[in-house]
Order: sequence, then structure tokens, then C-alpha cells
Amino acid sequence: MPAEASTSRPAAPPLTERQEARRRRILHASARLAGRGGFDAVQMREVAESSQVALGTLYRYFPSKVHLLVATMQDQLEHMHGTLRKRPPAGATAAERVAETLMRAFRALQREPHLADAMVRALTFADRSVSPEVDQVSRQTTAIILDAMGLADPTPEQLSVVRVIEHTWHSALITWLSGRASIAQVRVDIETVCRLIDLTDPATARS
Amino acid sequence: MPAEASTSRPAAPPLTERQEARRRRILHASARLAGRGGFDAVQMREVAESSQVALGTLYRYFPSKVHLLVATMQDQLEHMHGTLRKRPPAGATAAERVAETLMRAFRALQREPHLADAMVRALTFADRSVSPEVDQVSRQTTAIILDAMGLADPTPEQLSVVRVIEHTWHSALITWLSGRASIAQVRVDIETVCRLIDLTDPATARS
DNA sequence: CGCTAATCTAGAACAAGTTTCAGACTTGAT
DNA sequence: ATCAAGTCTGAAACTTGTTCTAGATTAGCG
Repeated sequence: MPAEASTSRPAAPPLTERQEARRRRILHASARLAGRGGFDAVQMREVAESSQVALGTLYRYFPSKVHLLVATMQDQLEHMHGTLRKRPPAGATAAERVAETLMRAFRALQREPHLADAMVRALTFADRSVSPEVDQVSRQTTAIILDAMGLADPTPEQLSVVRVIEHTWHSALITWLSGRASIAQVRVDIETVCRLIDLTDPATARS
Repeated sequence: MPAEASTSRPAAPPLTERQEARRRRILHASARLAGRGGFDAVQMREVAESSQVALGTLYRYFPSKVHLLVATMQDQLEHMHGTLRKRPPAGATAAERVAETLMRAFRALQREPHLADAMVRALTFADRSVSPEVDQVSRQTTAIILDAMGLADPTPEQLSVVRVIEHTWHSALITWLSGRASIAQVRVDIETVCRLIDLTDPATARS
């Protein structure tokens, strides 16, 4: 499977400038509303009005609220990945670096808990019709973790470890967002799951 | 914190027989509809009609669709735990037994993928207002895993491992349900995360 | 039994996601 | 410049979760 081709739909027609601008306005409005009351505060009519676009147009760009929020998350993740590239984690072992990276992301989310709520809820609530977009988010997250590990071409075993880390990351986030786990618990759980890394291949520790 | 008291609301008034029967009918209808089309197929009006109860009554018993589906999951989990007790897993190590238990549960869910979809989506979509109920499900799951490990009083470290396993379990289930991961991948991920068990305390292996 | 409070019912009403449609506007090609 | 095809708009309609109300029923109690 080709690396880039798989991230774009069958043949995404290129957007004109005005269309690109509309798309931006929509994503911006979505993030703004989400930053206020979370998932419920992102109301499609309000997003449309706020981004100066007709409701029908909003649905042409994003076929559902979940699509919209997942796209919003893609947007935010790109930011995050960029930021992380600039100041890479400094831990000695791969496990430490991944844990540090995730905790850094976690602190960023803590600053915008409502936005985090909207994005994560959308992500886990997404059904099959959103699979390509969710998958894209997953790939992006995988890339961030592999970056932190300093791995270029992981073994299937290591990929499984990365998936388990992502599982833990998403689910721990949810339990925190819904008030069922403390920040401390999330940290401990992240550190716990990161131990799997050195278990799989202690050689990645120093490199 | 008291063991039993925390699972029941401030003072759950005892239900009369007819009320108990209504509650059963509702849960049964919910599971039946979920078994067909999953989350979307569980429509409150239809649940009400199907269980011969007025819509308002349904909402008195379960204050939202998510509450209803989480309660449905509690119901199913009890079944499952009972079944598991009768034929406990036979692995040599704690990790093997937990993996076997989860895979058994997974196979059960595969038989009713739509029901699984409805329950898991509800679980992860639940907001703070459903926390007590979701927490109850979480405790039940924890109990099942600790049972499989053969642990009576776990350390905080071990509890973190169990939480990570639960995180992985839920999230892996979601990726499978939304068609983004294969059954084989789920198995591998479960086995991967279970390795954390022996890492924490190899002594639990035989017991 | 007869009363009172709580519960249940049928149905309307409301809220927000989604769909639809007729007409106005853009875009790209000729 | 002009035409056809595609896109955008505004507004109404539809769907399903949720709330509300007025009246009927039931449960518990003296």
C-alpha cells in the first residue's frame, strides 16, 4: 500500500482558494465552539453561521458532526506534531521519551479540556463511515510515538506495542475527561504502558 | 470506601415486582434491538413500545439512551462473569489466563457484533452524568481480570496494569468494531498488553 | 374501604443532527 | 462572452433524543 496515496480519498478534487478559505473558517469555528462547551457546544447550525456558510455547504464539506470534529482533531494533531518536532523529548530510554511526549500532549489538552472532550468523543464515537479519517488520525499518532521512540522501521511486534500505547492513551484520556480518573492516574498508566517498549527491545533504549 | 454501598445511588428505593418486570422488559428490548442494528437501532420510542412502557416511563427508569445501554452492558457483563466463573481459564501464567479470558469474551462479542457496538459506543460516549454507571462497569471488568490473574489484593502498581489492560481492551474493541483492525490484530494487542502482568510480578505466574 | 402520594400513560412539544430543494452564483471550457 | 456543470445559499422539512403535561392507575396506609 502506497504511503501517501492512502491518506487521500479516491480522487480529492483540488479546492479553489475560496473553498480552502471556507474550509478553514469552518474548522476554526468548530475548534472555537469546542473550546467552549465541548462536544455538545459544537452545533452544526452555529458552526455554519459562525463560519458564514450555509448549513448545506457545511455538510458538503463535512458529511457529519463527527467527520467535522475528527477533521478538527487532524488539524490540531498537525500543530502538535510540529511543536514536538521542534523540541523533541530528552529522555534516556525510548520508554521515557514516549511517556514524556504523551504527558506533554496531555498537558496541552488539559489547557483546553473542552476541546479535548469534543475531539476524543468524536474519535471514539465514530462509526465505519468515518474510518478513513479516524485512521488518518491514528497514523499521525503512530508517527508521533515512533518519532519519540526514534524508530524508523518498526517490527510487527513493535507496532503492536505502539497500538497498545495508543489504546491506552485514548482510553485513559476518556476516563480523565469523564471525571473517572485523576491526572495522576493517567500519568501512572502512561508510564506503565510505556514499560512495554523496553520490554520489546531494550536495545532502543540508548541508541 | 465501602464495597457495596458505592455501587448503589444515595438510596435506591426498592422496586415493586411490576417495576422490576418493567425494568427487565426494557433491558431485554434494548438488547434485542441492539443485537439488530447496533447503537443506532436502539431508538427510545421503539424500546418503549417494544417493552410496553410509555416513553416517559422509559426515561424515568433510564435517564438517557446512554444510561440505558450502559445498564444493558452491566447486565451482559454479569452473565459473562458468571459463565467465566464456571469454566475458569486454564493458562499456566497470569498473563496467559487474562489473555485467554479476554479472548473468550471477545469471541462472545463476535457472535453479537451489533450488540457489542451499541454497548461499547455507549460506554465510551458517556459523559460525566453517567460516570457512576460506567464506573460500575469498570469495576466489574476489573474484577473479571483480577479473577483471571488469581489476585485477591493487588498493589497500586498491579491496579495500574489492570487499568491499562482495560484501556487496551476497550479501545481495541472499538477499532475492531469500526473495521479498522482485524481480529488477529486485536488478539496480538491483547497478548502484548498482557505481557505487562508478568513484568510487574512474575511470582503471580503459578500461584 | 377510601385517601394521598407516587407512578404510569398517551401524546404534544422541543432541540439538534441531517436531508432536501429551488434559485442564485462561480467556474471552466469553448 | 456564453453556456453547462457544478457549487453555494436560505429555508423548510424530517428524524430521533429528550422534556413536559394532564389525566388515569397503582401502592401504601389509616
